[in-house]
This record gives sequence, C-alpha cells and structure tokens, in this order.
Amino acid sequence: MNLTDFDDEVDELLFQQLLGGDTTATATAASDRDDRDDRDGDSLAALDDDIAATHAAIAAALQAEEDERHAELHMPLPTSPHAAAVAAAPTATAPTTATGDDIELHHELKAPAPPRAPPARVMRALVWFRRDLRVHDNLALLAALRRPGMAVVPLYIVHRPKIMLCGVNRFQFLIESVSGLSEALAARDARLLVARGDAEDVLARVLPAWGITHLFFDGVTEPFAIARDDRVRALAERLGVVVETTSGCTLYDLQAVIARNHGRAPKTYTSFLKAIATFPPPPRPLDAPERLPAPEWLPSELFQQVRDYWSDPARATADVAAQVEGLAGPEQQFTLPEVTEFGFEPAEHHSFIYGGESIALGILNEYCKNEGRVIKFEKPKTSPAETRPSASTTSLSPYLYFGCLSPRTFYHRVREIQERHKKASSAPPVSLDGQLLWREFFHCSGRANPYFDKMEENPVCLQIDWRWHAVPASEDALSDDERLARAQFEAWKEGQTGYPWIDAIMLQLKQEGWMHHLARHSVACFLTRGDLYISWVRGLEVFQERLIDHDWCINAGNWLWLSSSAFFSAYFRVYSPSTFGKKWDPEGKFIRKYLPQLRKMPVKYIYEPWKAPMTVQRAAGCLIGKDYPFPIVDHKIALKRCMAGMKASYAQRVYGTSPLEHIGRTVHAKRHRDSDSDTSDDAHDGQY
DNA sequence: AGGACCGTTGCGCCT
DNA sequence: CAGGCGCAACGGTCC
Repeated sequence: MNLTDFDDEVDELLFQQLLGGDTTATATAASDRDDRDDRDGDSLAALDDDIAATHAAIAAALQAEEDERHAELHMPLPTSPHAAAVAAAPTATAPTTATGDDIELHHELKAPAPPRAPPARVMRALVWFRRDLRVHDNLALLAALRRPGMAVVPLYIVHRPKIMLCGVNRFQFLIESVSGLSEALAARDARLLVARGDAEDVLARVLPAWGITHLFFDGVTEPFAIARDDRVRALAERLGVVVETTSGCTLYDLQAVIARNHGRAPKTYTSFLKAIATFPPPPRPLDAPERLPAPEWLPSELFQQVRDYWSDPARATADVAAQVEGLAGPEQQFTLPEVTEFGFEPAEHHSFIYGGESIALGILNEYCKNEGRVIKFEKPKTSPAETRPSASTTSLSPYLYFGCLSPRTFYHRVREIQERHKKASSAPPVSLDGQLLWREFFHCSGRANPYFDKMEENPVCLQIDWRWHAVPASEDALSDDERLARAQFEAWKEGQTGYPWIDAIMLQLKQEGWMHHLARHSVACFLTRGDLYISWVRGLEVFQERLIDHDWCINAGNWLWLSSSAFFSAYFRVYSPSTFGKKWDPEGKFIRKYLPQLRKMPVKYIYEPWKAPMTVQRAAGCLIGKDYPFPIVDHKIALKRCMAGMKASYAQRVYGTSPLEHIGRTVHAKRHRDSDSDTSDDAHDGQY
C-alpha cells in the first residue's frame, strides 16, 4: 500500500516551499542504508518558514538527548561499516497517559478552534502505520510511547495502490485491518487518523501543518518501498523532523544477513539457515501498550490546521489546495473509507478471510491449542484440497503481510510449543517455524534485488523463451501462437482450462483470495513449465492482483522457483494437472465445491471429466464442451514441448542483467564462470 | 579444481 | 497398498 511513483511536481514544490537547511541526525535502525537522498544537500536556503525554523530548533535541542540513547529496541546491531543505525531508546519512562476522561468531553472542552498554528516547543510524534497494523509488538508505536511527554498522532495513509495490482479482496482485508487497528487504539484512548492520498504528498502536507517533531515508522523490505521511505526521510529532515524507524516486519535484520553472506542474498535455504545461525535469535515480542496519550485535537481541527497552513499565500497553489481537500475524506474527519470509495466493486461474497489484529491472534490461539498439530507440522504433508485452511495450514499469511500479527509473536509461540516436545517436533524447512523462515529467505532475495519480479533484468533468473512474455503492442502484430497463448492464459486465469483440479484452484483464488501452497504450485507449474509454457510473469501478476496474502518478495520468489527460473532446477518434476489432487482428495470434494457444474460427476471421472461416456455426462447434467470445457491442452503433448524448451534454456544458461551496478557485478561474476555463455555484456558490466 | 552430494513439497511403475 | 526406484541430470555448495 501507499507505494507510488515519486511525483516530481511535488518534489519541486517542496524545494520551493519547505525548509532547507541542516538536518538533524536521525536515529534510523532499519538498515545500513547510507545512500541518502541526493536532494538533501542542495535545498534552497530560503528559510522563510517560521514553523519549520521552530522545528529545527526543537530538533537541535533534542540532539543531545538523542546522543545519549543506545539501541535497546528490537534492532540487531548493524554489521556493515556504513551502518549509521542508532536505535531510539527509551529511558524507561512510562508513556504519558490520559487520565481516563471521556474523550468526547475532553474535546468539547477544547472548543472553540485551536490556535492557527500548533504551539511551539511541544514534542509531537507522528506514528505512521503502514504494514504493522497492530498494537502488540508494534516497535514504531512503542518507540514513540517511550518518549516522555510526547504528544502522539497515529496515522494511516490509504490510497488505491498504483505500483501493485490489487484486487478487491486484498483491499477489503486492508480496510478491515485498519479498522481493527482503529478500534484497538480507541480502546487505549487514542484515535487513528486515516488520511487519503499518496503517502509522500500527505506527509508533506501534515508534518509541517501539525507541528510534528518526530516521525516514527516501521521499515519494510521491498526496494521500491525503501526508496519511497528514503524520500520521506529526506522530506522529514528538510522539515527538521527527527525520524526513527524500526525493523519489526521480519524476524532478522535481513540487510545484516545479506552483508554477512558477502553482500548477496543466500540462494539456498540451508545457506540462509547457516547465515542466520550466526545472529542472536529473534527478540521476544513486546506487549501492547495499555494506554496512549489522549488526542490533543479533534479530527476536524487537525484538518483545519492543514487547510490554514497550506492556504497561506506563501504556500498555496491550486495543486496543493486540491490535495488538501481530499486528504481527510468526507466531512474532513479522517475516517476509514469503504472499498467503493476507491473505485472497487464490492465482492459478491466475502472471502473466508477477515482482516484485523484480534482475528489474527484468535486464529493463532486456536491453531496452537492443538499442540500435536503444531509440532508435527510438515508443509508438504498438508492438504492443498482443504476448502477451509485452518484444519491443516494456519492461513495466517495475510495477517503477517499486513502486520496484524507480529512475526515474533508467531515465531515464539510456535517455538515454545516445539521446545516442550523437542523430540517429537518437526524442523525447518518443513516445520511451522520453518515456514516463517522461508518468508525471511525470500525477503532476503527481494531486499537485495529490485528486479526480483522481472526476467530480463533479474540476475538470478534463468532466461527462458516463454510464450506470452512480451505482450505485443498491437493486435495486428500478434502471431497465431501468441493469439493461442493469450487465449490459454485467459482460460487459466479464469478457471476454464478443462482440468477440474486446476480450474477449482483458480476459482478458489478468485473467490477467496487464498489457495493452499501446493495448490499454488499446481497451477503455477501448469501455466509455465508443465503445460502452457507461458511466462511466469503473467502468472505473478494474476497472483499479485488476487491474493489477499500477496507479498512482493514471496510471490516473485515462488514464481521463480516453480518455473525453474531460479532456486529450483529439477524442471522435469512436473505436477500432473489430473492426478496430483487425488492424493489428498480422491472424492473430488474440493472440485465440486468450486465447480458446481461438476457436482454430480462420478468419482471415477471427476479429475478427467472429458473421459466420461456421454451417458455419464448426461446423467451428471454436465456435458463436456458445453457445461464445462474440454481440456485446452493434452497434458502429455504439452509436457513434451515444455521439456524441450526447458532443456534448451538450461543448455543456454543465460541469466538476466540488472541495470544497476552492484547487481551487475554479480552477473559479471556468474557469466565469467560460465565459459560457454555470451560474454558480450562484460564490457558494460565491468564499468564501475 | 572438479567431483560428490544435496535440494521443503513429482510421476509412474514396480514389488 | 505403501514404499522403493528410475527417470535424466540442474545449480549451489562443500571438500
């Protein structure tokens, strides 16, 4: 969420209108990133903004305080020499809490309108919630609360994602999760503000208008999101706002893991395990705060402050006015939007997955009640044909992605149970804690590679001559095979392949936004190296749009894996589209649930209904070719074609080339080892 | 250096 | 019937 391309126009505006000047040292603990935004140094010298000047003074005064602090939160010590990470730390003072007054009353007493500008010399924290939609073990929130006497403004910024494809199921889940967070904060005397718009635009508007002195947020993994966060950090520093980031979205400091592994993400799970074994175990989760400081202002007052600030003749432009008006939603109350306000059609039927921290913790508790199930968990033995996931797998993945559930809470709960039954417990990679480590494994790769979800630019990705990879610009330019590939892709996407096992899974994805891990494997193999020989990138896009638990790193990692483009190379191991599901569901119950037209098909033909005699089809009320499609490919023939293509691609051994230097270095080394590969890029790759 | 061994999750045929 | 094995043979990692 909130990941948009940087808007140059806004940047220009900031140059002209916001404070330039010395930035305070920020306490960043997320990583050893030292590639500071290059706009930092050359901001205009016009210090025409008294508010910002006040902020700078406050920030400078806080510097001494900052220097005394040392890392105490959950941030592993940086190992890179470039690391500038110093965690904020808490001088062990209880957060200022409300006195228990009724909030409404409190606000009424505050009326009428507040001063035009917020009073100076007040420390005011903005806690920017992103993918940490929880109050338990929320490192950014707790970091803010540990500052004595600091006012706290909790903010979520929502908009329709622009970079990520996002379907209604995931957006709905997000809204529900933000709603849950809002309730959790309300129960602690606070009020979550929900702003609308591009995150950078919104922060540029509210940080100065509200007199924010400290910005807290929890870091994420995706390179494009980190770039966005770096721009926000630069913006805040120009405003004299102290920025503190935490790393609560993963168990380990993955940047440190990459550094320990000679600057490259581990390519195998075992080497990843070895790398993390040299680090201390993930810290224990922290409890939710009991109280937050009561809000200083009503939402409408906060909106008024923004409007007043930006209607100052020195700052106002038409663009700014428009951005400010849309900021707080209807009635300017910073309320939670409905999915329809972002152009989504509401889903016909709600997925069985509902968003929110309390639901996540409930699922975790319920799952862990059955300790035998926890300790014996072996992922390859769980069933891809479950219509409700909780019987075998936990279905906690979407909650992990949005941070409704802390990975540390999940990890330590599972490890405690495993420790009590040491001998009987399964172990990574197949165990439950092993699944959390797979998440870290793929996040490592994604963290190190901005082109992880691409083929040509991706150094770890074997180049394969997939069909329907580059989509021709015009209809006229399509070859016959491209037309066929497009039709086959659409059939796959909509669950119309004629293979009930594949189609039922694709319909489950569409309706529920979720599939079992092995079900994902089945359909991914079918699309790519198993049957259709269509580009994994097309499949990745469909999963990205439709999965509630979509995670950029994990999705790309698994598509690379399944298509034998990276990590996995036994391409001749192919999932059968008609027999694989039988192992878990010989009756075809799963198929019957998602494909009602096949409900009466006898067990004998449920996985291969085209083989049913006409009399059987008539009796079942399902004529193949009319009520349910014929298979779009013959598996045996399709498989032969795939094997030939894969064999040729593996013989070529051509990998992607990153436009970035530091990734190019890796390509260079790899190419060098492969004596028979094309070395024409070496001159280019060698230039640095 | 180069050979051995391993790799979360296959299939199909044999006993 | 569950379990073993051949399939045809990859890249990463270790020794």
